[in-house]
Amino acid sequence: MLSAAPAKVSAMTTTSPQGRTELLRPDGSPVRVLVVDDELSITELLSMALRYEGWQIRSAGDGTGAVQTAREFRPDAVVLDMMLPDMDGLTVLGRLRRELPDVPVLFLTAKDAVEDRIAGLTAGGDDYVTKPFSLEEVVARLRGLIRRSGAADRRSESVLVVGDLTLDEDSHEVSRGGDNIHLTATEFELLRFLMRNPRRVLSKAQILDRVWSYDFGGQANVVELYISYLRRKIDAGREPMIHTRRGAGYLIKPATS
Amino acid sequence: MLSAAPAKVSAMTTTSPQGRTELLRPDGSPVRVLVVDDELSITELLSMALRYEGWQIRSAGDGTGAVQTAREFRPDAVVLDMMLPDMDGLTVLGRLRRELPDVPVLFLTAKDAVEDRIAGLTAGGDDYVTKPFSLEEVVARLRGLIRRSGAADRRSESVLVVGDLTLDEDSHEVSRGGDNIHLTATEFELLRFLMRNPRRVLSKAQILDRVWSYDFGGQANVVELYISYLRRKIDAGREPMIHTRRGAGYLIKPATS
DNA sequence: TGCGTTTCTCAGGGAAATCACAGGTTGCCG
DNA sequence: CGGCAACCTGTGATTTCCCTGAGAAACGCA
Repeated sequence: MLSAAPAKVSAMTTTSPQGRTELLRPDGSPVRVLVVDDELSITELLSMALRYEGWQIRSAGDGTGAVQTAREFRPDAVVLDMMLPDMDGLTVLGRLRRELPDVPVLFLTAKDAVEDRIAGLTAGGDDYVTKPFSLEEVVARLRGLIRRSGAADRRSESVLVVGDLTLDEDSHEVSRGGDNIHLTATEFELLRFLMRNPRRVLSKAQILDRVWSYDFGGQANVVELYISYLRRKIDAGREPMIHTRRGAGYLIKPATS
Repeated sequence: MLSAAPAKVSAMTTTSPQGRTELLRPDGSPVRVLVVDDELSITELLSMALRYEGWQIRSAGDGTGAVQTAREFRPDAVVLDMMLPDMDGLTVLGRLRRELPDVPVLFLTAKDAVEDRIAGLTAGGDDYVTKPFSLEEVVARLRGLIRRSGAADRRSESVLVVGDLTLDEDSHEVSRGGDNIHLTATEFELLRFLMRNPRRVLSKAQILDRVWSYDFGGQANVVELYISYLRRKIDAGREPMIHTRRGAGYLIKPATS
């Protein structure tokens, strides 16, 4: 769907050999993202996940470094922890904005600080996620920001399609063969992950790492449980699209094949 | 979109991928707005929000800078704080008018300011909002000013329509299926925000940031409360148009789908 | 100033979502 | 074909999120 870009416009999405759809900048170069957090484990985690998206990543551990890196790296988006050691989050934001007036920012905040100093942060089209976050959530939000900022293709749609199954990332609507399907937040994220990797086996560990928060300490069989939920809603009485590869994981693919 | 413009009027709106309608100038370039305020946090907030509308923004912190910037930037509209450090608001206005005789001005005033003087000023087609303002209010007023000044767009754009629900931004009239509905000021702004982003999930944070004043420090559940009020007036006994996406936010869409 | 309207806080109720647990089922291997 | 591991799914406890009534405070208008 997305890969069937019209010829007259320079292609701004491309489909990787594995079937993944990636965002690209107008000139065809990879999207650039700057990650700013003082916890090394977080920047590492994010860098890895975002690189996996095919993006080019730099990271910084404090406000000073963030501004410096932004100046020469000129990212298309920034992931910014609001709690930095050397300066207040809003100060960093201000200095970043002086360097890159139009760059969209995804804020990371502690859950209990949500009310605290979040006010106004989404007003300019920016967005935020609370710690602990899931990687799928961060990636999805970033994709949304980049898409809307115009740094990448305007036509890269917010709708994922696999066979007769569609998932709209803006309206959070899912339908199969025209029938609307209501999903819970977790079901939605799981399905989005599957649909962003069609025909590709995803292990339970991978799924846990991407769809659940990084601090999730529960049983690994939640994945089985949620796959079960999804099947009930999506495959119920139809040709199944979600398949188990015993000992390997799960995959989704169009029913007809 | 642009190429399909009617012959007599050049196209002046375009629809973004998200379904949002943007104002454009007759030649297709973005609308230009100059923001003048001495508080940095205010100019930053406004710049961010107005840029998100797709407009081109410059800002100034005092009257001298305002006049200078206006001279070379030649904005289509000006947002002007009446309390500037270096000169009286009226003086700034006069000098701006010498540069740009026809540019519409949106005044920012403190709530307790002498309203009769402002009222006199707005007789010429200008407008004003009192601090603390909500971003939806500023954006709406600016859109109105720009529309009426003829710098962009045809007149018909002041009515938002979603399904059988209509909202007139000029007369503040709302009706569903022919029935007139009375809304309070806050309800109206909330509904306008929803209707300007149909079929799109808006988080409570986004709604708070846009619809409530920037200094609102209250509980986030006012949003829930006002959604509740809106439902009572708009969805009462009808097919619901306002939907909750648990854990994500709210969205409005035509009843039939 | 007084009264109706609007905005907002607070708190209880209730529904939905998440997840652990455990027993049942399936597929694979020897 | 038996046994084991991997997987599926029903049940229900717990938590989270949302809705809304009641009333206090602020506002606006006469």
